[in-house]
Parts: sequence; structure tokens; C-alpha cells
Amino acid sequence: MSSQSQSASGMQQYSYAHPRPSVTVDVVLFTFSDGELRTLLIQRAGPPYAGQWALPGGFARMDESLEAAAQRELLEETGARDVYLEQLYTFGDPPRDPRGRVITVVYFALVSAEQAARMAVAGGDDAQDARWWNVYDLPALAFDHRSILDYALQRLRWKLEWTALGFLLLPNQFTLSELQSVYETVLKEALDKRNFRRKILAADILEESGGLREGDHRPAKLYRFTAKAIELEQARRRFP
Amino acid sequence: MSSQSQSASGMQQYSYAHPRPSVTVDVVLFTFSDGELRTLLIQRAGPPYAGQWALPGGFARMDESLEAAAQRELLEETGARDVYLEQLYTFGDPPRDPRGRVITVVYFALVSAEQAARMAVAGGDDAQDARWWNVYDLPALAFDHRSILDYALQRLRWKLEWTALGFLLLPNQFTLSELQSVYETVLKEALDKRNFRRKILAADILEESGGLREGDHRPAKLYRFTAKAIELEQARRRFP
DNA sequence: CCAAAAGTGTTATGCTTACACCCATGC
DNA sequence: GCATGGGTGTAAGCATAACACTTTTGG
Repeated sequence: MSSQSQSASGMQQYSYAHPRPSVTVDVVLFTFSDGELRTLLIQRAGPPYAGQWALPGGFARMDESLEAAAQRELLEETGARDVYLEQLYTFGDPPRDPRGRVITVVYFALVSAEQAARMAVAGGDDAQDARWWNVYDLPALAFDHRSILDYALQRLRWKLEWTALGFLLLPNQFTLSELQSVYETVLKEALDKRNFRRKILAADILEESGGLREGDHRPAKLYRFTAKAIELEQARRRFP
Repeated sequence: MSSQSQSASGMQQYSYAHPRPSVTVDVVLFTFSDGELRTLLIQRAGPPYAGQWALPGGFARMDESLEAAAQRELLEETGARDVYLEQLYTFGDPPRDPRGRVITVVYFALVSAEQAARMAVAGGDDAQDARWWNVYDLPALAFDHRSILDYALQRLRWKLEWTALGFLLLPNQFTLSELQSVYETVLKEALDKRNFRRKILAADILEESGGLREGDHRPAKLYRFTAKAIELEQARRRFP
């Protein structure tokens, strides 16, 4: 059907009987710190869209799965391993990349504030710079990345409403008020404190860590999510 | 980054600096007739998996969107236009196709029994045969199509539980018992008749067509879905 | 008149929502 | 002692689930 061979004709090494699109894997990475919902963007070093900010990502290699490619991109651009990932959507409208037909399989990723802090956020080869941005205060984005990000945000909201994934954005230990603040920031609506606490605790995915968050005022109990909760989410991961 | 040019060297016409995967678009097409949930499969004419049944689909062209490719494949293989489509998932594990790296973007489609009946189900170029199969009584499938189909079935169940998409599988006019039978077949569980009717009617997406289904016993009122209902589903279409 | 599917209401239960005050600490 | 965020219970409304009989037609 489509044959593949390697010739030694200079730059053009891979030849096929039919044209093929490029396939990239991009990642929308969210975290929550300093009271903000943040996403990681890299600044493009070269054209097209040189100097503009874009989602981290790159070309899919021939010998790795799409999810592995997403993990690899994250590792290369942030040093992070074992990140919660799920496939978001595949964008492939012909005009989305001026270089030609590029189909991108986009993954959706969540990291804790701790993981985010540990990251060596420096970008890979084709990046000038990389940094976290407040999701509600973004620069202009390259390609169709703005609409991809909006779509990811929609998915994140949906996830928070229907699953209990919010804790993945926080450090290992957190107070219920911090968790509520994540939900309120992501969903962009105020929640009732008593109802929120009841619902989260009823979901039976949190346990008291025993510690207390000492601060300016009354100390707050620290919670962590149970191992069972993580498994549960992993099981649901491919869905929908 | 990756250049693309055409040379006149026999079969090898398209050359790139980096290897590229093939990208196909496959469609899982569901309908409901004769009390069965059915999916359309085509029988492969050539290798690999010659003679085995597979999802309809084909290579994505360079100048069309992924959804347009799915619509085109459906048109070529069934003659059907204006089919309800949504993107399901992108499968790209390296070993999924023995011919090499093939990434497939899978779409999920629903057609009414009427549309299904009108279809010229004959398959395209590379098909020996094409026919509808009872989803609960399938032949061996080529590639990883069995797990794709299982995933699509999961999505269909979820859609029926949370949205009111069931009517897309039925003819334009249908009785509430027929609609309930769709739900029961897809969800694989018996539903309470009174609760089902109340819930569906409360959703305010059906209207009486005025007609009656005459049969062996007491005639049943015919319903159709309202235009509003279709728009509503279209609006939700990209979600999740 | 019998068989078969159509059609119809009520009650109990659980979940969601709205709502206001006391508690523990740092300064 | 006061300012600040932490922590708690109850009642009303709403949606869900369970449940059985009458109606209409064809044969």
C-alpha cells in the first residue's frame, strides 16, 4: 500500500508512494500554585510563530506509542516523570500549521504543585524559554493552540465536576480549603464550604494525614488522597 | 523542519527529511434495526488480514479535515451523507498494523434505521463485502478493531446515559417502547417502563407525531424528536 | 374472550441546596 | 481581645426508584 524506504539523496531520506501528514503530540499541562490555575507554555525559538508561546510538544517517533511520546516530551521539556496523562483530542484541520499538513494528538496532563516546583522548566531544543502562565491571563498563542487550551480547560472543568481529580493539582498534603480553592478557580464559581466538605469527604478518597497546616490563624487539618482514589481514577482514565 | 517535495523516481514520490507515520480515519457506525444494535463492517479484500472483517475507513487525504475524511469514507462505503459524527479516540500503538506505523483517528457515528436501510452497503475499493453485524455477535476483527469497537460501545453507553442521543439510532418516527428497547439493548439492562417514559418525556426532546403504529395489539403513539433536541446535541457534540 | 403490548400515579428514599454560628490561633 | 480563616448540622426541595393494574387492539 504505502512503501517506506531510505535513500541517500541528501536531506530527503524517507520516501513514500503517497503523501503523509506530520504527526505531533502536544501536551496541555495544568497545575495549581499560589492560588492560580497554571499551564506550561514554551516560547518558540524559530519560525513559524517565532517568539510566540505554544504548547509543549513535538513530533511523534516511529517506535513509541502516542502516550509514550507525550511522556517523553514532558520529560524532555520539564524533567517530569510519571505524570497523569489522558488523551484529549486530535486536531487536524489542514490550515492549522503553515508548514503543511500537521495533525496533532493532544494530551491533557495534571501535575501537583510539588511536581511543578521540582520541574526544570527550560524547554527543549526548539524553545527559547518556558514558563507557567495563569490560565486566565495568557499571551497570544501560536497555531491553534489557544482553542486547544480552551478545549482542555473545558475538559478539566468537566473532570472536576464528575470525578474527583482536583487533588492531582495540589501538593501531596493539602487542606480542604485549598482543595476548595482549586475547584473554585477552575470552575469559576463560588462553592458552599459545608456542602463542598461533605461531598468530598463522602467520596471517600481523602484521609487525614494527621498533620496540621500552621499559619496565621487557626491551623487546618491536612489531608492526602488515598491510594484507592488514584487507582479509581486510573481505571476511569480512558473514559470518556 | 520537515520538507516535502515530489520527485519522479518511480513509485517513491513523496520524500521527507524525517519518517512519517501513515494516518487513517476509521469509523464505528452504529444503528438499531430489527431489535438489534448493529455496526457496519467491511471485509478486507487484500492483506494484511485478507478476508477478515474490519471497521470502514481509509487514509486521510492531505487537503481535508479529519472529520471530512470520516464523512468521505462513509460516503464512499455506504453512500450516506449528513451522518452524526464525533471523534472517538486516536489509536497509535506501533504494533497495531503489520505494515508499519499507522495512526488511526477513529470517529463514532450514529445513523437511523431509515438511513441504514437506504445505504448502498457495498464497500469501497479494498473491500470484498460489507454488512451490518449484531454488536453482540461479531466475527473476528482485523487489527485492533475489536478493542476500538469495545471502546466505541462504551462511549455509546455513556452517551445514552447522560445525553438523549438514543433517538438518532431509530427511524424518524418511533414508539416509546421502541426507544426503550434501544436503551435496553445498548445498556444491557432492563428499564422500568413508567420511569423511562417519564424521564424521556420530561427531557422535552420528543413530540407526538400524531400518527399511530398499528400492529398486532393496541396501537402505540408515534413520536419524533424535536429540532431543538438535535441542536442541543450538536452543541454538546465536542464534549467531552 | 384471550393474548399481548400500550399506557398510566403514588410513595419512599436519597441527594442536593441553602443557610449561620462557634472555634482556634497569631498578633 | 480582635481579626482571620477553620470547622460544623439541619431542614426543604427535587430527582430517582420501586411497584401493579387498566386499556386497546387482533385473532
